[in-house]
Amino acid sequence: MRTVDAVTIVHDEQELFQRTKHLFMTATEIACAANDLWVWAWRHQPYDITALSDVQRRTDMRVRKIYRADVLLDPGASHELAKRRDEFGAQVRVSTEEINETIILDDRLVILAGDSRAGRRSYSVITQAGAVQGVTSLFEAAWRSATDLAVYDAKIAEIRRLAPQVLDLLGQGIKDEAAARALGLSVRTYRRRVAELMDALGAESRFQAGARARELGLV
Amino acid sequence: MRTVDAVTIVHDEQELFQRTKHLFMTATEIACAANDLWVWAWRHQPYDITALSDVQRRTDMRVRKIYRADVLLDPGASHELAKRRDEFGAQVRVSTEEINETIILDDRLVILAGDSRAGRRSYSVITQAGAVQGVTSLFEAAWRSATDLAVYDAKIAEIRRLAPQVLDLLGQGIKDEAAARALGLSVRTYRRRVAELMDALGAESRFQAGARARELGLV
DNA sequence: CCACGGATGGCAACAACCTGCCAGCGCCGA
DNA sequence: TCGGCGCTGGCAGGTTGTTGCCATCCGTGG
Repeated sequence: MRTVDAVTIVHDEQELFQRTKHLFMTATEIACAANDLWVWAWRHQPYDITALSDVQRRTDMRVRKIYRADVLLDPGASHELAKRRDEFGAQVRVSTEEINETIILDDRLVILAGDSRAGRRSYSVITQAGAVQGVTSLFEAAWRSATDLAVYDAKIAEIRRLAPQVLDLLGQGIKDEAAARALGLSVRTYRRRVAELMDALGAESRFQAGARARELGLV
Repeated sequence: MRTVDAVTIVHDEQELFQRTKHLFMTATEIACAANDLWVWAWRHQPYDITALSDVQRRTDMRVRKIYRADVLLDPGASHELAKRRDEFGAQVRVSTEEINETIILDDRLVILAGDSRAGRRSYSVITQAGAVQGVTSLFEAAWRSATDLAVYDAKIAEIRRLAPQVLDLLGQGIKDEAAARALGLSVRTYRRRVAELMDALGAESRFQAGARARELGLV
């Protein structure tokens, strides 16, 4: 495949689909970073990377996905991810870092998703070897520092159990001491839970936590 | 109109529309409380109280609307509201209090909107005279303590001008001192702006402010 | 020109939050 | 049974945030 530009910008998801589906069909190695459950969804139309590659029938394909930690705060997401991972024989890890949404095919092609907060999303398709290698090494670094889904899930189970109540109390503006009493915890432990929740949300302040929780529909 | 129950619960907005449109057609006094721009929208389908009443051609109708203050943080909303107010000869006020979304027709019928956060919204339609009078007096109290649109708008203009930058800094987790420097303000003044913004958002904590701002699409 | 009002900024008291440290306790595995 | 590990809760130091007070400055209107 020859392209004049180092980077091709695609504004339409359908077009991205058309341009790259043949590559997905033949790819043997797919790496993805997603910031929510449905980005590069396993079967979510229109862009289902696994439908494209028909991964269920091929055993020579290696699929790796990194999710952002806050996805796991959704009670159903954890189970769903584990199910898909097993169904497709994929590897799934979780990161508390913010990762740009990315797909890497066979270390040959990279798709970088642009910011979706500004309305219609654009995608950058890169095939230039040096750039692909650069992005790939960034992905590998993120992969290495991420935590296996099962391990992270075990750690976050208690946070997830409490999250609805903690978020509800925070959402009501209840001060930590009163909130702790409401949950039958000491204020130290309540503040530990809040700190863990903020970490899972990737938030550095309570304002950010509020915005992120609202964005995720948790509050 | 005779009804057996004191309160009729309606789950479908279309049904509510069908049941009450004849009353809107003949009403001479409409009072509304709305928590966002589009609730009981002037022309927003399917439930446009002014389309129903054809207020544009009738001069015997008195329309009063109270909006929640955070609506005015939307740069376009203020102008839009002023335009509609003039177009329909209505009175519009703004309140920083949380007001249940309500319509009162001729002090005879009350529609109370239920919580929309739990999926499909339900509406309570009340015609029992005592209850109608009770809700009406609550509305009157809210109306009296609310601020005229023009007056409130003048006050909030500076807040609205700064709001995008302040919210952006808060959203990035920037501490107050650094944020103040970024905006060329003293930390006292920056904190005044944050307090005013939180008041306009109806937030009692920064977590609430974050959630509310995200909900309004301001961050 | 002058007085008044409103906004700013500095200071400060207080409240709320953040996180480290450590003792105690309970559970689990050797 | 005992030791180790992890969690909780209390304490505390520090940071961040909240809001009142007051001096100063600037703009406006009489």
